[in-house]
Amino acid sequence: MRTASVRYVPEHRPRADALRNSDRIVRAAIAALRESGVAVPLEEIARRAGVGIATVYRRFGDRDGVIRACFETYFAEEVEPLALAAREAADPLRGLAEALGSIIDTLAAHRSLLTAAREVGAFTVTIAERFAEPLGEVLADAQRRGLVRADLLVRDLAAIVVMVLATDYRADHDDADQRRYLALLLNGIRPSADPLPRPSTTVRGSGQLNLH
Amino acid sequence: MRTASVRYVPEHRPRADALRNSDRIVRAAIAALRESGVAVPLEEIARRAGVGIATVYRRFGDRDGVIRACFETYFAEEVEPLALAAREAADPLRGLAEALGSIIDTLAAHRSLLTAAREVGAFTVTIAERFAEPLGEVLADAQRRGLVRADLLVRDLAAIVVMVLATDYRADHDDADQRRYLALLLNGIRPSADPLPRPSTTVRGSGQLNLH
DNA sequence: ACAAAAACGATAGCAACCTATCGCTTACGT
DNA sequence: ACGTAAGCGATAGGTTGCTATCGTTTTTGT
Repeated sequence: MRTASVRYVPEHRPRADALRNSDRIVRAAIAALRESGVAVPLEEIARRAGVGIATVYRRFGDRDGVIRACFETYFAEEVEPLALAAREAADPLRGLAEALGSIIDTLAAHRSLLTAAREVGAFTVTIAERFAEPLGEVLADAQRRGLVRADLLVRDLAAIVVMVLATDYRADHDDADQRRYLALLLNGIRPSADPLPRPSTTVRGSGQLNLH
Repeated sequence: MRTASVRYVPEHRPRADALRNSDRIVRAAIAALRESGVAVPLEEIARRAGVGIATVYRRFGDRDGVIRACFETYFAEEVEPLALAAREAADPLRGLAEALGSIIDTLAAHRSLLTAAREVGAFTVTIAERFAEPLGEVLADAQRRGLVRADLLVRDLAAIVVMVLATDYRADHDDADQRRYLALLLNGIRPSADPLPRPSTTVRGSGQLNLH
């Protein structure tokens, strides 16, 4: 129930200070994850951001929400540009291979953030697919030239990143496995007689994150 | 300081009731994970096992230890036999493909346990490698016949299982992706001119679990 | 059968996560 | 410039995971 004189505002843009705080919290959380590990308390993140802990929960719901936002921000700022760079390469297959390699390298270098993202289910094929979109035209180019099997999708490139990094789950080795298994998968995307089984029919956007 | 008359027992075999309780706890935990999900409280596991919660901590150290023991038990009892069955197949490549497929299927069917194992870092290439050992002779046979690239290792077969299941991280789709990416990887293990980069030089046993 | 030692259940206490509330402050539209 | 409402910090209280302690029960070897 509301008075007639009050303008009804069904959806309203957040205030400037709310946006500023969200951004501060995400930056602080990324730094805190890096420096204090995945188990860093939210209180420390709030302190670093210069806000009260209640504000953290108010903006992001819970700890998982904070981590999701961190991962989304990092992905958009650091990973997507690497996908865009693939278009510069002369050979499209080389472009794809180098883009995938550099994306895997940067993700592996942000170990805590990646681990935290996995824990909250933010590092999925479906989510990675969104940021791999720029690889679409390079992939199409490679397919046109017969360098890559025709039934490969952008989603599969995202899956390659997820799969390779899955071998890196614990810190007990260097990144040799990543190079090895990326090579194995790149060997697998070459043209082949028998087609791949169909991918899952995931609804677009089902893995969506809300970033403030 | 101890009296001279007391026999010194530097390492001593656990008592029968301790062993019994460990086993009960693991069984109860596997059932509880299945029926109540990954977030099931340790109190519920203790209650199901008919022991006090202190005993759970005493036997396994912490929650992660319980989950590690569950996963190890499950792996030894359900997964390793599937690797052994690969030797029955007439065609070694078919045997490998079917073993990997069935291993992936059973792991995917135990979603909660797999998720929990991932959370505590118990589902790694190094650990899976231990149970994939029986695939070694089938792999060697396939290589002798030139069906599979010569530089493939048993460790790589374990990595294939880990990688394929990494695409299944959230429950928002059926197992179509698993079949697709297993096919992609099987396509990648065919003989090839350029060799794979060396694998990581993980020390044997570094991913060890202690099961009671 | 019996004594020592190992294991046990119960419980108390601590830390982190999360929800909810409350009075104060800041941004924003008029 | 000013009133309103959105946002804020602080804080209290509940839940869970985990550690530590203590008196009691069970196993085990002789």
